Amino acid sequence: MTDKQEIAQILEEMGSLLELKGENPFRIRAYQNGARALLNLDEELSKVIEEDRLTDVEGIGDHLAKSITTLAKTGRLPEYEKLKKSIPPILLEMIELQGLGPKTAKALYQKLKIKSISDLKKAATEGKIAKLKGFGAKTEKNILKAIEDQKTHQNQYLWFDAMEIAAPILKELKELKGVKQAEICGSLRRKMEIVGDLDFLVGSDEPKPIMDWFTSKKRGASIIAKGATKGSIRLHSGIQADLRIVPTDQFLYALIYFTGSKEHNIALRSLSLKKGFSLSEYGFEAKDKKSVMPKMKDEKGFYRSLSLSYIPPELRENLGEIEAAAKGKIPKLIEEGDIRGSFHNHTAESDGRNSLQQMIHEAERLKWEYLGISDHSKSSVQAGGLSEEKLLEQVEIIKKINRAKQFKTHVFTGTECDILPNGSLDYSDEILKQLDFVIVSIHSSLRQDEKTITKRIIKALEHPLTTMLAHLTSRLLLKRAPSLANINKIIDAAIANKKIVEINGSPMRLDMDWRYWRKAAEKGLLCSINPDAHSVEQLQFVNTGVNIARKGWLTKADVINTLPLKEVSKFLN
DNA sequence: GCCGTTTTCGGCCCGACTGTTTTCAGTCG
Repeated sequence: MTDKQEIAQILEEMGSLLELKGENPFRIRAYQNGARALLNLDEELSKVIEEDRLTDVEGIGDHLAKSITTLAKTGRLPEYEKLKKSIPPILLEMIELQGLGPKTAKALYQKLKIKSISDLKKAATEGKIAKLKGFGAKTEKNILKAIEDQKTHQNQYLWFDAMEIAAPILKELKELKGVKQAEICGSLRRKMEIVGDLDFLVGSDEPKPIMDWFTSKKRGASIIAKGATKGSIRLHSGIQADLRIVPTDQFLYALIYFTGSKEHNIALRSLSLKKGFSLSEYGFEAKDKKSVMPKMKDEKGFYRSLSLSYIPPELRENLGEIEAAAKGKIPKLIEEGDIRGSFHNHTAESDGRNSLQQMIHEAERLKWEYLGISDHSKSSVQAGGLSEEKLLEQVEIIKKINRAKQFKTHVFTGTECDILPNGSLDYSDEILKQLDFVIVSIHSSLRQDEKTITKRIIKALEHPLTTMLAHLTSRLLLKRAPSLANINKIIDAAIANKKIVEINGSPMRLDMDWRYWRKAAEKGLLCSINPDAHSVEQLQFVNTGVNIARKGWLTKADVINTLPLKEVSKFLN
């Protein structure tokens, strides 16, 4: 078992099992931290194990290193199996329910002999739970609600979808009377590709009407919690939204605190403790009377007070940003305005919705200097892949449009050429030669084993006419798992062959994953941020791609489509 | 179970809300 995710999941589960046993909470957290450390590992696990470097990873000590190694080598872990046997499986299921923790789950199991979620539902429906000591009618009702909620909501949402829901709420919040400051926080602000809920923070000295507005009937499908300064609702779309209201003079600290990540905050707190201050969501508190914290007015000032350069929200994952900021080495991240065009866009000739002209027109409106057209190749029958004749016809049309200077935006001719199962390309060299650029990608035989699919992609990267690789793993977030392709080997092959790797900006792809980019770019990998647009509206997906590039520490210099037209043309020749 | 400029033992974040209590335990973020 070399899949990090599988092993991390087992460690995570061990944490939950220990929690049900009533273990030391810090031991539980050690397992959770270990699982997270494993997920964030940007190297191949088997390599780290082979070189005996697991304990170098922060959060993994001797014990966890041994457990991970055993799991990787044998696929089993006796300690885990023993632990699992000692806990009835229903307890694990129960703590997945909102509002139900280990103590409650155990009590229900012991007193009512609950063996399944349907037992639990039955007991609640029959009013048996309310009769237990320490329980009441409300708890019973909440349990039934939690069972329903779990069925209907997966509690995971694409960043783009969540933002579309959050943005108008933020706008309304800002317009409310008494709201001095308002901001989106949490993983949404950190631009994580998947978020679990929406976090809003408001600075105000009269919270009551704001909380009333937030929790009003028309807004939420249901109210999860409502206090004076903290409230949670479930929106009609199923996503949970939290609001926290703080006094205006505490807004800055709360903004830092609720933006997170949790791990980033813990690192900040321990750093400030070293400087003699205890940090919380309400501010700094001097341990001795002598220390005086400098006044600060914004996040830049906040980080400066800890002798750190400013850390943009996207980087706040405790993956090296604190160390970098201490040395003044936070890079100037790429911005939306740096983008001057894009490749990988489709027209109605294959599976796009809009015509070539409509696409160029929109690119012109966006003030792009260039637009690459890359319809599917002939093997992608399901996507209306172009025959050789059709493709060459399109090339002629584009050339004519360019010559006539019909648009201010220059159009590059290209293709999204299938990498066939054996690694060869879907068009002959003779055809590919006539294009300005060639994107290669996989759309079939996605479930090949690691060796085969990695070799297949590398072969395509070695093809002299290949320009860039699109959606490296073919993953569809929340829908389809990534292929088994070995990402690090592909990064190395792309660098060796001077090929570009795409960040696919489609909100459900965002592939290659941001966790690999920092190191890959350091090694010299060049990126293209592409919208993979299938309609004029989707050209804006390039911005979702920029978000991910920022999370991957990329600068303007790492991204090919920040170059002006002249230089890009030179690069493609 | 992890970690170490308070360093191999003893810390490890803590405040808000809910529901059931009548002063607080459990859950969550």
